[in-house]
Amino acid sequence: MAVPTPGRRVRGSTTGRPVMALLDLLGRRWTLRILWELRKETLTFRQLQETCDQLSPSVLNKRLAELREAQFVELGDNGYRLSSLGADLLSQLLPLKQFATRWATVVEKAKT
Amino acid sequence: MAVPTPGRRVRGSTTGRPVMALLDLLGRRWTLRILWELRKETLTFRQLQETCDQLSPSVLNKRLAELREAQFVELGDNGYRLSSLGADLLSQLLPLKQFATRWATVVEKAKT
DNA sequence: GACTTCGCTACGAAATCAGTAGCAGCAGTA
DNA sequence: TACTGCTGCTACTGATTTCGTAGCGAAGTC
Repeated sequence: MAVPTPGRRVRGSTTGRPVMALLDLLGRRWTLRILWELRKETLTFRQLQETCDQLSPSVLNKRLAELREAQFVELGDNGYRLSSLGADLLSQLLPLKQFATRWATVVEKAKT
Repeated sequence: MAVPTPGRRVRGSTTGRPVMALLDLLGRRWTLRILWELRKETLTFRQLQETCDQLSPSVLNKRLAELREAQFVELGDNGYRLSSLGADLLSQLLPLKQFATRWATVVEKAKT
């Protein structure tokens, strides 16, 4: 499966609208998680594996290749880190943590 | 695979931290897209299929079941719609559209 | 040489997704 | 009654993706 890129035909959209490409890319397993784990610090390949619950290296490598092609992540001397573009994206996603805790209370409440 | 729920053990996290459950749920194929398509209007099952590029009914049904269990989506008389919680989540994701266009320009620029 | 750590690859098994066909329920219409 | 058309949804098969494990080549350290 090709890496979603704005302007290219994308899974789930024949228009290549950038937001569809983005949703496709972010909707692949582990992608959001990998970006999330890189939000604070540079991590090596193996450190990323650990923080992502021993994710298979094959999948991790695939996701990292996609994220690098999308220019969200880059490989430096000390490991993988967010690019400035990736950091921008993450800053948009950070509020999800707050939302998630709110979600937790709502779901917990509904259980009883 | 169990539906990610805050507090429950989740794929990729043994802690059940809400944000990990959320990233797991949103990282499943078509989940983000489905939420996105529901951002403005109520859509029937078949309308959702169409807008999601003829997504298989089996997968769509699975995703909808997960989103309903997570209380992000509900089924009314006129079709599927976001719950208030789901609308909150979407409001956090809407800026992604703007980011995506910015992303498109950066990637386009890098190509040349 | 021996040891460690690095990013990464190969490969078979398991899980997920895709694609098509079709069912049961209900509303309207003759 | 019976037909038409819509609804949400299920069953089944084959393609794709992910998982899990083992291990490679390069680089650094002793």
